[in-house]
Amino acid sequence: MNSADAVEPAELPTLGGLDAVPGAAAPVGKAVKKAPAKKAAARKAAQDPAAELPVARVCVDLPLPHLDRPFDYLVPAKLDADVVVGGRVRVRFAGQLVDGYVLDRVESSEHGGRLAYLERAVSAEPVLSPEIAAAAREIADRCAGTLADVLRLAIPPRHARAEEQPWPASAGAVPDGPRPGWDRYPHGPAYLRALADGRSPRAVWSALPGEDWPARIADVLAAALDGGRGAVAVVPDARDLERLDAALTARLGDGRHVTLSAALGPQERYRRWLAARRGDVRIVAGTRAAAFAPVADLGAVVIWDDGDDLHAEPRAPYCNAREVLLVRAQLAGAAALVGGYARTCEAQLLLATRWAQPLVADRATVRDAAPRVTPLGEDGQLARDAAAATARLPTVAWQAARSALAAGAPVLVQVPRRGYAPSLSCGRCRAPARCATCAGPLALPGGGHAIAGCRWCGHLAGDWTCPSCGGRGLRAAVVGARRTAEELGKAFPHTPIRTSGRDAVLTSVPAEPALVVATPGAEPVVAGGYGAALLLDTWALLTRADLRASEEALRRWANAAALVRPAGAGGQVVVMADSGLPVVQALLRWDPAGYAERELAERAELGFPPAVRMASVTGTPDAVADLLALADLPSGTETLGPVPVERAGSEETVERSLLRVPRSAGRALAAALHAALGVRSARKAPDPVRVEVDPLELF
DNA sequence: TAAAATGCATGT
DNA sequence: CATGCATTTTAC
Repeated sequence: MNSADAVEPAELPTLGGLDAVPGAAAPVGKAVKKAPAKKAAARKAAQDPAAELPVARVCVDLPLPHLDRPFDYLVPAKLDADVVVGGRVRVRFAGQLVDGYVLDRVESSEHGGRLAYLERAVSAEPVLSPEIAAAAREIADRCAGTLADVLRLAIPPRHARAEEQPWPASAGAVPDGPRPGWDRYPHGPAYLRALADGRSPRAVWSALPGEDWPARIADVLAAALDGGRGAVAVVPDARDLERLDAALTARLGDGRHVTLSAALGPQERYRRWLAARRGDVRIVAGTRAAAFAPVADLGAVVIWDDGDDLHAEPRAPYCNAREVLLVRAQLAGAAALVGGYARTCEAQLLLATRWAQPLVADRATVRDAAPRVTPLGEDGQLARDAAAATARLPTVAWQAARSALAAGAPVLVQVPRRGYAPSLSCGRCRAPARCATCAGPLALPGGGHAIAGCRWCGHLAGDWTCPSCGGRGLRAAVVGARRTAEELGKAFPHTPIRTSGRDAVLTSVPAEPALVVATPGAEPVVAGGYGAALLLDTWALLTRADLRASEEALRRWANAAALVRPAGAGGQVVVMADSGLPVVQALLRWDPAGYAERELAERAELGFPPAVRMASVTGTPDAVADLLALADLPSGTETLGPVPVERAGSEETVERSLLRVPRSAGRALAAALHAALGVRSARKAPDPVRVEVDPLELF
């Protein structure tokens, strides 16, 4: 009704007439004000709107939560052809020129006031496809974030040159071949067949130890192509991507896929991204940000090693590549494959809800593929050999390494990275100490000998008693990994030592005797597999004050152990952890699926994610309190904390609250937090609050 | 960085 | 208490 004044077709000729006589500042709608109509106003009014669909609904690229909605603009007739749905535009917003995306073009606006004209069409390239727009909106809603924030992750910066370059014509037919690798999984061939037939099977894949996972993923992507559809695969890091790229080239030939990673320059990155958007290539493999790759006619999404924290986006709204891919699969009706040597609780939940089916091998096949795993508690017998004893190596570990080296194979030594927060465990039985009130992890509040408290709810644990053994003493976990690695050389004097870690990551090592010391995630591959692997200083992993400590330990161990030869070929893994721990048992039996099942059940019982939905609210004490007071939280929301957050190098006090709701209320929780953030941003509240839904770190 | 809304001093 | 000008707020 009142919107009509802006776009009333009857008005168009009048406006058109004005255009011809710029000097004539005639009455235009409400502009019938005072005597001197300004020149600027005349210039504005002198435009006329496009004849068809004159209103553009625009997502303005601003990070303010209270502006997270479309704004309507008139499309000037001159820009009609360039203002396409999904295109980039520039608009005047509160006086400033800002970037935006055209979400839609419509006949009229619901907006009460007058509409401004679009300032400029940046390009006619529809970079925001409807599929990505819908997925991005969904992700924003789940994460209590804004659409603009998500689009900043989803759409790379424009590079005009790249837009002009045509993509070379692709090769001929998709090479079709047998995919025997999947025969080892009873439902593997059926999964591929379904995909090739244009159906959309969803599976959680437990990769066999030693599996050539890049080749298996290439099989899946090829099957999507067979079915005439595109697909996206996401891996944790550049090294994994290199391997997947090679596997895809081997299976599909050149030019049928692209890789996307942060390592590419802006131009090349945008060029490849556009190739996908335009349908010039249908298969995209990449790291985290590629989860948003605008593959046309999406047939399948794949994520490898979804527990890797590299899949978590560190920028607002802190979404995870797995979530992004699964949302896309859901909305686009595409197939999904969540794979890894280990299994996350989130993947287990997909199975529990029947959203996905397990893709696993028989026990016998698993046994044949797995190395022999030997557990060793801390009190394992130290080697008698003086050199080995210096390195604090137990006999079994030392012997396993020796025999592998003697057989001409390299030995993998996994040592955790420095810097895990030491936490508290029972002094007698070493079980992680948990809060009696909320079951959060206990820790010492920095430095002194103060009383232990809960990192989640802040309850003090002065009279703590271990629920499993009745012990009353607490001990801090000892972290000292590097040193062991350095001392290894002394235990094996004539063996070359290679290291692969944060700074210098090796992709592969030659199949010859060597000690390969690597941090988790940086283990080089070796043709034929390692002869042995030693998993050292496991306490540093297991006693981390993190809900996921055990799950993460198993994931890292499995990723290392998967690189070792099968037991039948002499492969041995020695894990320096107590065989009584369920997580060690899971490695011993190579049963990450069983472990995930058990872990998820436990979390359901304790009320932890992913069995429930949690959100963290972090900021200055006042800001956190303000946000929580403003938020209309769903009934039954449990608030834990706030507790102080220790941040190195920062003097100001920062607090964090955790909110817990049943999964069914997850949406409402996110919506409430988003709305509260909006109120604060509209008010220009000075202290920022960070809201994270399902934060990775829960202490 | 443009208009609209609000604040404020000034003169009646 | 209307007026004009400066400042703040809104956001199409």
